[in-house]
Amino acid sequence: MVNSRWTWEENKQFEDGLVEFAGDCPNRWERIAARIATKTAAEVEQHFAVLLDDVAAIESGVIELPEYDESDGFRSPESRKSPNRSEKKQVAPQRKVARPWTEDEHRLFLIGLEKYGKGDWKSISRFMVKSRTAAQVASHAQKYYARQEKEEENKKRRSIFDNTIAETSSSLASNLCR
DNA sequence: CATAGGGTTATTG
DNA sequence: CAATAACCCTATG
Repeated sequence: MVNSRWTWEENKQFEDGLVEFAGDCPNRWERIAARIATKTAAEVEQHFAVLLDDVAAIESGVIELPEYDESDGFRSPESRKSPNRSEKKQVAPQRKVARPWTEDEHRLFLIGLEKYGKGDWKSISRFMVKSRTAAQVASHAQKYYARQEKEEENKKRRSIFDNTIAETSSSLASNLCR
């Protein structure tokens, strides 16, 4: 092994690979490793084993994610609004204030996806991302997949606006002198 | 100061 | 229930 350290970028590619090539995918580690220039299939497989160990540790309660205080989950209209303005639509200030996902939560989410499959938000919430409800997990998944699709599109579809001056002028030149 | 991103809530299958 | 749409707040350029 040349370098056993995993950078943030490598980890991200690894996690994306886990999702793209599902658990029963043949040659899984090879294919994931193909996406990570600096890692071999063996290293990927080993990295996954470590991940499972972490999961075991989390599940046995060694690591505890902070459980969010839900009592403070509601927005107070006074908290940030200028008291000056006359009331316009004081409809339902009952919406919960958004709590951004932490990196750890997201990691657990990906592992849960791995273990219970896309769609079983209930199990993922109950056994992996205990700090989030099933609805929150589903919502997170929705955004997660939407974003992935968007990135995929950006890679695939090229607009003419992506052309650089260099490319444009060179092809222009070759087209002009037929 | 508009808007993309990322959350929650409502609606639908 | 899950999937999807609508909605909404906030960070950011």
